[in-house]
Amino acid sequence: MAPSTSPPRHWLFKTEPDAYSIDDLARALRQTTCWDGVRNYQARNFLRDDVQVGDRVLLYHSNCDPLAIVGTLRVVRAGYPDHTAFDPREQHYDPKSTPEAPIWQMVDVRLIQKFARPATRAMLLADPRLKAMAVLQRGSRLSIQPVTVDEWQIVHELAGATDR
DNA sequence: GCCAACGTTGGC
DNA sequence: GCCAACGTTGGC
Repeated sequence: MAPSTSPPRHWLFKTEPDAYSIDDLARALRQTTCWDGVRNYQARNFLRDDVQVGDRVLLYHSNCDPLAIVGTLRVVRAGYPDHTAFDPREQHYDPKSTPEAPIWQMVDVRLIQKFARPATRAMLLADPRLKAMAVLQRGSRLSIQPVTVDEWQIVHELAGATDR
């Protein structure tokens, strides 16, 4: 496959902080982790085909209080097989996925910054410029979502954070 | 706790 | 291939 020449892109990754939070990442070795456990084909396709090293990610805390974008990550390794699917002891074990024929993908991410003031869902919903943002749409379930440059910048503005 | 939205499964 | 049943996600 020919190397892509497109510029780094922007994404939003969801996580339930009870399972894995931005503070967990801040404490991790080199503030880096593999983003495992994605078990949705559309999200898998983004990880496999589109997420590139250097891409930046808004980290969203779901299923918690407060709901918020809590910081940013950088992709440091592109898609590769999610080996947690092979292990019956893992929560996201999938017997259909094997080392010989892996189904699920993960990427590695490193913390860029934890927002001192998270951009809460209420703040995001209140900004008319974010009307089309995927994570704010009713019924949005996709855990890996593309984000536009405008959305990326507006989120930083709302968080009072420097775009790094 | 409720429930709408969405994805997956499996009978036919 | 259709679609009903079921399970999960995730905001409220």
